[in-house]
Amino acid sequence: MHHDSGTRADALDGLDEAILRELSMDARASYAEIGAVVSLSAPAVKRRVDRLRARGVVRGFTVRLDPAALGWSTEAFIELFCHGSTSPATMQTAVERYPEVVSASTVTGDVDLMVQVRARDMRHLERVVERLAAEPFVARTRSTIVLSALVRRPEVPPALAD
Amino acid sequence: MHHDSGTRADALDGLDEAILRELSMDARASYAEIGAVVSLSAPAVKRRVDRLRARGVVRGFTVRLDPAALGWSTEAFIELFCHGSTSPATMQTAVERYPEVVSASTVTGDVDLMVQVRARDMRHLERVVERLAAEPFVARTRSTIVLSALVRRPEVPPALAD
DNA sequence: AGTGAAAAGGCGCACCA
DNA sequence: TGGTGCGCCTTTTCACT
Repeated sequence: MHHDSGTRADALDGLDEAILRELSMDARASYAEIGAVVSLSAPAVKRRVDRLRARGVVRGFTVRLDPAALGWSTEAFIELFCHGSTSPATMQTAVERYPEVVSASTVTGDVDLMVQVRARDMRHLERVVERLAAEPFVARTRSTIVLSALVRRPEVPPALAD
Repeated sequence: MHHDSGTRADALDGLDEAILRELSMDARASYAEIGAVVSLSAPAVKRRVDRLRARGVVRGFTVRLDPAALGWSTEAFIELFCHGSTSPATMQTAVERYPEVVSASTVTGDVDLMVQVRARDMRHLERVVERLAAEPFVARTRSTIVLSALVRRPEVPPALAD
């Protein structure tokens, strides 16, 4: 068995990529509209999307919101230095309870956990930092405040742009 | 003019928040389905969504993809130390040409630009770092590789969770 | 601002190439 | 795998509240 076609994710073809590109721009586009762009009939598009969902490539569909318009104007990176024996699972359960946390990743280097948060204002951010610093496994924190967001394409697929 | 209802973004009410919560979970949900949850008729839901789009709160709808399933398994934070006189505009135009860049922000502290990138593998990541380091305005870079993504809710609205 | 009904159009399935 | 046809549901508009 040289190739693992079927269960595993073989590279998607140009049609799949084109469909994902359309969905990334407007996830509420009708299958007919997408089909018109990628030269496919609506049912054919739907079947490919269903297949992509089943394969796990497509995890779902979301709305793109403007955080500032919702009153969340403050953003920061909080680096967490943790006690040596802290497991990723411990970090995860602790950190995912914060609605302010946008992303959290264990990283290489002297920092153990890189946490990205969004808060309503500086006062709110300060409280979040204090709460994170008070977590039992946290030894020290280092905060870096975002001045301006130059680029932001979070859920956008990099594979569709090069 | 005491209140600025209409053009400006007054705080959204509970109904708007409930609708956005539904859309954040499934942006392809029908207006009827959303209406069933928030106790509203389909046309009423549509009008509120249209209003939220017009207000700029809703910027659009996207697909949530699994980067790993697309073959983008390597992630990193690249901190850029720039020459003193570099404007944010210069940084932005340079950095947004990279399809690998997920986000880029000017930040406080000794680092000038915090860049988050996604690459296919380490070799690819290395090339991106080298290209960024070769940008004329970049003095030095510091890379931090993501070991595991503990939390990831990029376009998800924090306002709907607390 | 929300409801309800009617027209237009998209969806989803079965079937064919 | 992709295309077609048809029943059904959704979207969309309009008059009414």
